[in-house]
Formats: sequence, structure tokens, C-alpha cells
Amino acid sequence: MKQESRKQEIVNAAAILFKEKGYSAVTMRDLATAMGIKAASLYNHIQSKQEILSTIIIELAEEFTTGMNQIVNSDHSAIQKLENIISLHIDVTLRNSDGLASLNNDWMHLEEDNLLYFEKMRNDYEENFRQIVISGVNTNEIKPNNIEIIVFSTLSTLRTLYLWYPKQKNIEADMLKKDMISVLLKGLV
Amino acid sequence: MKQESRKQEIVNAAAILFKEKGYSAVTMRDLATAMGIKAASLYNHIQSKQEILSTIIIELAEEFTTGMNQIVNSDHSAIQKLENIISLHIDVTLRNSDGLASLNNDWMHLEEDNLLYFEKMRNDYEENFRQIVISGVNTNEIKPNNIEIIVFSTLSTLRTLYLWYPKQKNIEADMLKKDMISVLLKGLV
DNA sequence: GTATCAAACTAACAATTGTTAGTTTTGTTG
DNA sequence: CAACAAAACTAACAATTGTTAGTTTGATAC
Repeated sequence: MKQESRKQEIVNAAAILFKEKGYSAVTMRDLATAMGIKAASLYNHIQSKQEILSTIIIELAEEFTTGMNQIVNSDHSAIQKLENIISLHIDVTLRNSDGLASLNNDWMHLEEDNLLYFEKMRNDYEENFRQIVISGVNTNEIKPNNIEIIVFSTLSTLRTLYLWYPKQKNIEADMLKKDMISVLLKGLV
Repeated sequence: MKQESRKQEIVNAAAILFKEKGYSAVTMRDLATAMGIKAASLYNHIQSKQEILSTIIIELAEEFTTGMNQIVNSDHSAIQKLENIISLHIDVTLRNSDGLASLNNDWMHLEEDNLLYFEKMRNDYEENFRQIVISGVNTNEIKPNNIEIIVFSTLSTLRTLYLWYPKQKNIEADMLKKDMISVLLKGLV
């Protein structure tokens, strides 16, 4: 469908505005102005404001879920798995850092099924992460610090990448991955 | 003033609601309901919704600024200073984790002077942090990884403490500080 | 018991919100 | 050119927003 293209433009523009002010503070008229059209015209392409939000968030959450599942089902060491998770976050952040703002800050404005679906994906993701850390501790790959603190501190850094990365102009993805692995993981070993 | 007390109750209730849904999504009627009164009655104690937000955020930002200034002006080593910064974040988080949600997610809804004032404090704080890391690298206390990545990963963890700490019931402040210092700093050394 | 004052109330406002209905414009295809 | 669909428009709606004005309540002090 060609309409997909115009809808995607709207979703992308919305993600930028949501990043700046949050979902609730962005009006359909704001979004329309950003697109150079009138608010009512948006509804030729989308069904509701809520649909825009869920399009942004669910797609990203599914990307993370898919990536995490591949990593979990691989036969790498715990440390290698953590390196792949870091790599996953950096890749997704590079591809759609605007949308990640909504995923991090506006997920609670999802409604009904999408809210439950998102929360399940998020919980599963965290639990997979936790199990990888635990297995790493068991195989002596990872120093036996408090598990929750390791999980939290690593995840919070990865989740906040979207805020930080766009500001760093002179860092390439590969360099970033290398340094991030060094800073986040070498301390744990 | 006795009124200070009632105002503080409102501000505290607001911080909880702002944490759950964000500043823009919380209405004065929501807040009034949480206080068990009608929306108009709130205005006997506060001047505007905006005043509530700035009260929450500016107070916290000033706490961080004061704490950071003391640390910067001390004659400790860079590592000791970083340990004190971690300690500062944990103390503030313990005292007011609800308010920290607004500081992190709703600061952009501050208006005029308060917005500028906040942004200046935030920038100064980051710059102080950065200089401490740099001096630590210069004295060989800290491994010479990319400075920005060290600053970002450490700060992002500290800034997100408010999300995580209230969920951990069986961790005391001292234990948390010890583990946090271990996870965040030992890796850098 | 009357005066006082903080703190609640009712009622209403002007502005803004997401959204719908119906119409016109634009560009492409036969 | 005629036909069609995509995509814009105007106009309006019902609901909700932050806030104000004026009034009543309830407790404390004289």
C-alpha cells in the first residue's frame, strides 16, 4: 500500500514530537502543523492518536523481543550474549532513537491489549537478561555482585542510549559498541 | 507558615501522580481527587499547576547542585569524589524518589526562568561530573576509556535509580552504596 | 457568642482537546 | 477529457482543561 508511506511519515514526525514533549503534551494540531497539513487531514491516514503511539512502541518492543530470543537461543557464553545484547540496543537506537523515547517514557499511555502486550514483552526481556547474568555468575564469567544491581545498572544505561547517542556526532557504531562493552562488561568480570 | 504544610501535601501527592502518568496527563481534578477535595480548593494553597512542577523539580535540582559543589570543592581523589556522587544520588533518591521522576521526565514543561535555571544547573552538574572523570584519567585512577561513555553510562544509571530502588524492598542504603560503587567504579579502574 | 481565618465548596468561564462529517483539490490512469 | 482515488480542506461537536469568583464550613481566640 502506498498509504503505508504517508502513515509512516506521520508516525515518524509524531515520534520526534513525542520525544520532545511527551505523548500527552503533543496535540494532533501540533502534529499536523509539523506535517504541513490540518489536523483533520491526519485521519485520512491514521485511525487515532493512540494508534500512532502503539505503532511506534509495539514495533520497537517486538524488535527487542526478536533480538533477545535469538540471543537466548544461541550457544554463546554469558559474556558473549551480553555483548550481543549491547550490540542489539545500539543497532535499534541507531535506527530509531526518536521512537525509543516513547517506548521509555510513554508506554503507560498505551491502552488495553497493547499495554498488556507491551508489559509482557518488557518483563520477559528483563527476565531473559537476568537469567543470562545469573548463568554468567554460575560459570564464574561474572563477578558475584548483587544480581539486581548488575541487571539494573546495565539495562538503565542501554535504555538511555537514545538520549545520548544523537548528541555524539563523532562516534561510529562499531567504536561505540567496543567502548560500551568495555565500560559495561569489563567491570563485571 | 502552617499553609506550607498543606501545600507540601499537595506537592507530594502531585509527585506521585506525575510519576505514574507524567505532568501533562495529570489533571488538577485528578490531583484534587487524590487529595480528597475539589479541584478549585487546590488554589487556596498553590498558585498554579506549573508552580507545583517547579516546586518539585527546582528543589531537587538545587539539592544536587549543593551536593555536587561540596564534592567538587573537597580535596578527595577523583575516585573518592565519584563515590560521594553515587552516595549523593542514593540519598536523594531515598528521600524523594517520586519527585525524581518529574525531574527526569517533565523538566521540559518548566516555563521561562525556571526552565533556564534548571538547564543551567543540569549542565553545570554534568560538566562537574565530566571534569572529575577527566582528572581521574589524568592521575591514572581511571582507565582511559572514552570519557563521554564513562560519564554517560554512570550518570544514566544514577539518574534511573528512582525507577528501580522503590521496587527493591530488601536492600538498605549502605549495602546499596557499597554494591553500586563496586559495579559502577571497579570496572573503570 | 461573636469575630476571624484557613480551607473547603458550587458554579462557571474561555480555551483547547481528539475526532467526525462532508466537501474540494490534486494527480494519475484509461 | 473523464473517471477515480488519494489526500487535503472547512466547520463543527462534545468533552475536558486550568483557573477564577464568590460563598459556606469548621475550628480557634477573644
